[in-house]
Amino acid sequence: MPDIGDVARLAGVSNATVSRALSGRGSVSPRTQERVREAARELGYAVSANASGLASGKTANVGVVVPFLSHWFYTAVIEGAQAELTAHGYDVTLYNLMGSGDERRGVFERSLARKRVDAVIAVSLELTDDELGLLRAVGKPVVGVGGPLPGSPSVAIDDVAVARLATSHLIALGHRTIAHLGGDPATERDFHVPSNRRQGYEAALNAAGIPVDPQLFHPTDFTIESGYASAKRMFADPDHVPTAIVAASDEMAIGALLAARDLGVRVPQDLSIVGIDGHGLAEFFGLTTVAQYPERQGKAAAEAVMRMMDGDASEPTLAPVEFDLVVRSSTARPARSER
Amino acid sequence: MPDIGDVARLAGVSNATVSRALSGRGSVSPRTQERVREAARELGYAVSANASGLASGKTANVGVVVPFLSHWFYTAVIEGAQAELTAHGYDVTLYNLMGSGDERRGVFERSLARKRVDAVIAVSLELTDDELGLLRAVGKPVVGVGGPLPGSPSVAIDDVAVARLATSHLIALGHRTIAHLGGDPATERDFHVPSNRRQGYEAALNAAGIPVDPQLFHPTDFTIESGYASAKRMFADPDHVPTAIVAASDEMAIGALLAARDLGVRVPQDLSIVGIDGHGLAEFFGLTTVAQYPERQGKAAAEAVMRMMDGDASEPTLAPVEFDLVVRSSTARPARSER
DNA sequence: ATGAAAGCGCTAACAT
DNA sequence: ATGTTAGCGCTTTCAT
Repeated sequence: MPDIGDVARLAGVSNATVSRALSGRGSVSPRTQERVREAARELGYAVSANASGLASGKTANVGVVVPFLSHWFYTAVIEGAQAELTAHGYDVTLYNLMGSGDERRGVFERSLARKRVDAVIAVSLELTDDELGLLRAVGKPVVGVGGPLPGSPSVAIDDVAVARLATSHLIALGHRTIAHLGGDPATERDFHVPSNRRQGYEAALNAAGIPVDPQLFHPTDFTIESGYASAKRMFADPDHVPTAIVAASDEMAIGALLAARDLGVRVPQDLSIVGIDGHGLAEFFGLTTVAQYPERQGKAAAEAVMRMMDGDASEPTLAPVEFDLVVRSSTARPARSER
Repeated sequence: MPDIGDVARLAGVSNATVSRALSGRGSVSPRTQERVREAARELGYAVSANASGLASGKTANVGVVVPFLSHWFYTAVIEGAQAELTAHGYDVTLYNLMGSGDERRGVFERSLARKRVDAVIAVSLELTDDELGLLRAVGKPVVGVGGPLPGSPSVAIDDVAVARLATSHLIALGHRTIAHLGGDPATERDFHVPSNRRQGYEAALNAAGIPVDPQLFHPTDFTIESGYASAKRMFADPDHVPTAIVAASDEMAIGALLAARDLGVRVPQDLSIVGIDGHGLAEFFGLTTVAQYPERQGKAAAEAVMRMMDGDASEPTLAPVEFDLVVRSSTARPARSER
């Protein structure tokens, strides 16, 4: 592996000039610039990240922390952030909190403190005060995605508004008996997303003067399986059969869709279903949903940390994240008019 | 941020001793060891990755390269690899090849050459000779996952055997008209997985003396949508309706399952379906499948690179990767006996 | 078992 | 525009 001295010698200049020519910082005559580039190419030279980082205090690397990886939302956020970061010369190192508490603490204590990264993007993390402290102690820009991050700017949709929109769509269609599949408050983590969505659902109902019926709420995990089970259970109780469902996620909604199908309940004739997310599978299932765009959120977070690293000390005010109601074939007016 | 000197001063020893005490290399008396640890804790000291890396030539970081992120298999592999790596003190930096060719080349030229990583794990990559050259030029341990990687050891299932197993299961049940949903050879990348699986399908047929009917092969993308479309098309041709389908992936199989449902074709009474993968959704859909275990593969790859980094210069012979036939409710004997 | 000291390969003043 | 030089914060011989 050639070092900067080899390049300097071949180009007939000093180390400093090579450094300047290759980094673009400082002034170098076009001619020398070209000669240095050429020499570097010829030698297959690449700067040592460690040496450069040690000398400059910058690593050109940002840490992305996720609670776990195997979920559509997280991978999409990472993909969006990484594309943006890579395009600007940053590498991405991934920290996965999944697993034991020990490892979890280690991520904050060891890895993030090691000056491995210039900034961190924290995705959908519900952190303890302890962890927040460690995160802040790193002294680097931090931005959240997917929910608020105390003390740091963050990119996230307004979950209340999103759920309100989904519910209003149903109300506008004429539905009045609307069930909600939402996260079980008991097992809730991750930014209170579930309870915010539930709030939005109730707000829409209230605004329309429709009483909130607790019997119409069904605690459900954010999975197809759980949505399926909830929907089946719902139809087992003939006194509380809704004409429509708003699910807190598309996966739940798809589960409900499948349950309806198995039960012979026609969607949307007998039952309307709306999800939240804009999951890749929603289109296939003809699911009406409120789409959020996780890749864009990742991209926005990446832009924010880069701005902050560029010395824009002021915590950037992040533009609100858009979401759209995407109407497909799982919602329609109720068959039996509900006055 | 305290540095090693601060710790040394507080503990009343030299920098060298701090380094030894904290890294575990070299000998330090238990007493000093404890004092140093204590001092480090008190100061919130963490070694600088850059300084340590520069001095030692090791980064405690491994690169994981994937073609893209948003797919079950890749995220599972990463999760498995990362858990293992993290447990041994390594960080993981993620390189995503998705996107333009320029960025793709940049990953190899810039990032991997920068001595950012001590080793690389390449997941399901079909690399050009050029890229393979660059990868090897890094001079670090490299192991593949999900398919062969010319010149490097790799962790992968035997796709031919897997498909043979899936197909044999159907044959053993009494099926003789077995369709195959497989990757379109035209658009194939990624290790020839599709054609290997097709080969396995044909091998099983041959072994049973069943002629291979090209009409029974349906080029299909590795998605639910595409599996759905293929299955629908299949039933549009009454002359070539199979009693069973072996799909090259679980997602295809689930699509076919859904298509059958929509068509009123009962599974498994009228049609048996077997997938390949062990996808998370397979259980929900009652899909019989041949499960591979991507997390385990990721873990195995991580173990292999760690062994190689520990100076085990000999390229490790990797243990073959297991797979299992998981029989659920999508396969049964054919209704009309097919002699 | 511990300390002294020489780098690791680069960047960033500071000169010129 | 370019060269000189002093570190960046560690690890690692080499002594002791």
